[in-house]
Amino acid sequence: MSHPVSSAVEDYAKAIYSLERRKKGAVTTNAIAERMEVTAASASSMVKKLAGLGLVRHAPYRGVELTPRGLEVALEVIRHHRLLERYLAEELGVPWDRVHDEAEVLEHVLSEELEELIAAKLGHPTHDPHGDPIPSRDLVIDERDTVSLQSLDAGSNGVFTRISDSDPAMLRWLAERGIAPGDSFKIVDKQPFGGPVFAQFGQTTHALGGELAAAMRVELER
Amino acid sequence: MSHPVSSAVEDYAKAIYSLERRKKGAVTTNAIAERMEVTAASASSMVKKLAGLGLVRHAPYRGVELTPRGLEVALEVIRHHRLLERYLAEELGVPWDRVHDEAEVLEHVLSEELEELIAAKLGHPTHDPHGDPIPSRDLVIDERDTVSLQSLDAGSNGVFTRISDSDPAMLRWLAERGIAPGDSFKIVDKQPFGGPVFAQFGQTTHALGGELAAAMRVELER
DNA sequence: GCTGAAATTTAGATGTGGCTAAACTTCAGA
DNA sequence: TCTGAAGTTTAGCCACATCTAAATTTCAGC
Repeated sequence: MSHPVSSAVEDYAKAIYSLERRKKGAVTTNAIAERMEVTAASASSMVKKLAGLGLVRHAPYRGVELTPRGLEVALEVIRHHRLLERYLAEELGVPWDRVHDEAEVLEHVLSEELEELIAAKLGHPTHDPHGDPIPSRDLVIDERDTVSLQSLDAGSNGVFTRISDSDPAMLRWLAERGIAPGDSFKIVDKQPFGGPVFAQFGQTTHALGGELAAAMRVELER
Repeated sequence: MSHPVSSAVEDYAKAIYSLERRKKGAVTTNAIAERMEVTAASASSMVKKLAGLGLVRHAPYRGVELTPRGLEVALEVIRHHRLLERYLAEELGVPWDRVHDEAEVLEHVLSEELEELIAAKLGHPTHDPHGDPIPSRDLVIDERDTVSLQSLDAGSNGVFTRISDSDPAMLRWLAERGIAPGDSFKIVDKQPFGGPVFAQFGQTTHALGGELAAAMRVELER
């Protein structure tokens, strides 16, 4: 609803949404700048614009928070992105580690009609190929609590749900070893100081490096 | 190859290509402006930019002509556009008269990988849903000689190949009457002064208004 | 409470692609 | 050949989203 926004504004809304989910409290200009890979000055001026559009509340020098309208913009783009990822992977056979970049540009030009046709064709899926939840048509998203695999101790059981950032190399590495979102695992052993985590998926135990284990989001066995 | 160009530059290249096909000789600034729905001043400055990029040759006050590089840019975009139209119509069931607008924005963000996957999925089609030829991967296009249906006289036979511009209302009107590219017809009668053309498609004779008849491109029976 | 480093914002620039208004070219008709 | 209308280009402006450099604010540590 309301005025259409530019791709840049959509990207900022998406970034702020994602930062709000992780950190608590207001999102800082610096965090946005880092996420968007622009200078802090650029982020600052875009924040001012988003505030002018009513998409964020901005307390100068204090940080930024999405308004309900800003949340809508963010979730709409995220819905586009994740539907597209799912569609590209499923219908066109785009490799798991390539779908993110393709979706990143397509998400901004996807019409509502096409969005709906794609969603219908896929049977209204709830998760993308990375395991991230897809907001529903009315922009409700199922954000389960997940933790980093790295934070678990030996003996824990869980389900690998997604990779928190979209590093193609990590995705490829996991895909090659047959590890995908939804797979259950058990932590067999864990080395201290960022050392590898030994996790058993099915019959096989994999040594997962510190960075990888930090990026892997898991749901604890209830 | 060479530097990537902006969406705007791609659109101008496409427009100039299309204008070159119709009129003979150099393409005028005014024609480009009208086609792009911008002022002549805007077209003029973009022409200067295209010339700087080596995509057109520009004789000031005289007109513009695509260079081989400009032709490549145009054909690449046209390939994207027409593959997308075909894909949207065939795989996603987008209505015939809507595919043009959807493709218009998607064509600029389609990666080469996705283009290839789409082409393969469709079995490397040679024509889009409007009957326009799709340039091959190496940018060869089969531009048959077509004439306007309006230019035919009573008694002529031909095959309807496409609508020269992409007016949704015209496309819808034809679709409703079951007239599609590839259909053969015979001119039964023709009124003078832009009056209707009576064309028989199958068993039915349709009265086609002057504007519509002018937009319908046909191949004459050999 | 002061103070300096870090974070943030402002100032002023750039490049893209539009616009209007004004100047300039071309060319057909008198 | 001259002249005016049509076509084209230039000049100068705007919005967008970025940048660097220079202010400004915040806050932790003394």
